[in-house]
Amino acid sequence: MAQAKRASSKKERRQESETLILAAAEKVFAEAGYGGATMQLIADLAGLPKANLHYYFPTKEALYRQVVENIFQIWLEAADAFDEADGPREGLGAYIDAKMEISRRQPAGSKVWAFEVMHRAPIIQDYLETTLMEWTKGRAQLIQGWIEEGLMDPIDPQILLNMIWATTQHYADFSHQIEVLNGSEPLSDAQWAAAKADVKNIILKGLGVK
Amino acid sequence: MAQAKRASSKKERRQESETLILAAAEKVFAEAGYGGATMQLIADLAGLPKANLHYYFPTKEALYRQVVENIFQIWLEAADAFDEADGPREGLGAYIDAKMEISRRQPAGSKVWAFEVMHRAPIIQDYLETTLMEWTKGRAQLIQGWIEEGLMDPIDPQILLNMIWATTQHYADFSHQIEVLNGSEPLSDAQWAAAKADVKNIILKGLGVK
DNA sequence: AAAGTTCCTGACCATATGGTCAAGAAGAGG
DNA sequence: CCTCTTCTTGACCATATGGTCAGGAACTTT
Repeated sequence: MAQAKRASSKKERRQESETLILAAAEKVFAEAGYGGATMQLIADLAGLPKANLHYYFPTKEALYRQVVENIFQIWLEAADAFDEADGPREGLGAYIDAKMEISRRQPAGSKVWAFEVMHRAPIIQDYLETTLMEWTKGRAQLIQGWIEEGLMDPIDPQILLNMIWATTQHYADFSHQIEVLNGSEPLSDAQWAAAKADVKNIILKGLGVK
Repeated sequence: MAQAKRASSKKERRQESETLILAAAEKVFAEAGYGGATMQLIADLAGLPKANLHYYFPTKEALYRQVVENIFQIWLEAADAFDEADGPREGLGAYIDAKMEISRRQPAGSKVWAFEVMHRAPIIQDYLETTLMEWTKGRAQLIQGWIEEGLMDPIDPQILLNMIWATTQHYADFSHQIEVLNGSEPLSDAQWAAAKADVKNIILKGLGVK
């Protein structure tokens, strides 16, 4: 009894704190990179004393690793779009939509991912070599299948994936540049919709998707 | 007389030293970001004592600024491809080629640019707002002209430019990921050629370029 | 309510880093 | 040769940072 002092059990509070810290960390890592981020900055943003961060995450690197792993998960989930489709128009279209949506809603995560890969992936190298590699091979085969069915032009699937990743993630990673060139205004709903549609149309048409 | 002790006058040596330092700095900033880079690392890579860097560049920030400005210059020079063309196939095609070539030959520079923009451009914000903005407006008009001449589909020029930047720079910024997915091998000449051609073809076809 | 466990935090420490400086080396000019 | 300027560099400093720790608060269990 007497468990409802506030609204949360110990486990729930632990979860909350970890989530809070991870969110702050994601932001700070995205804005400053691993080297530029400081535990103090993350602590301030989370509204906790620095020592508390070290209670939940023993080292800066452990915290960073967790952030990157979380992002990678989201990254992979966008792939569902692929599997449930039976043709390139639907499959690639949905995947592009999903990735654009991630760029819009989780730009910080995308930036951390970009930082990490640019660093030559010191933390998640193993993920690249295993999970990402397998994922990519699977989708490449799928695309290859579509090509052989004559549903789209014969394009190296890897080059296509690079293009989709590049284009969609650009809207997160280079959001600052995009905003400046938009008159220092964030993209409006309409602009996001237009970007999404145009990107999708150009790529699908460029692939000769039937 | 007696000026040819080695092969270089004082001014020439100064130039050499600065170039040497800038090259080392570009690499280190690209690999570690601004925060992660240290003057010591740069000095070691350049083969000079740290104090000597501070003779040529008073602060880390000044050195970084110079690196970024140099990159920006190269960036702009690729735009020549645009001006000398009289249609989208030639103009956009040459621009894509030029940007792909930069990604291949100067990946470090591209990465530093990406870092800087992701940081919300603390150093070169003014460049974004002036030079880049004007450059972009000019090319957007050019593209708009092509559209009105019926040489390509009506696409928001800014979205097109974003797509070209994203796709071409991806090959520099995410070179590590690309290599890992290529079996941990750098792209061969043939693979680069294929990527260049495919990227160009997909985009031009996607734009409905006549 | 006592005992046990988990959580929180201010104060502290060792280290690394950007930057300084003074003293000298190396050329240039006369 | 002598002087003046430009370069070079080892040693040094102030600061910031990641990380530690001991003691206490808060919650849980018996």
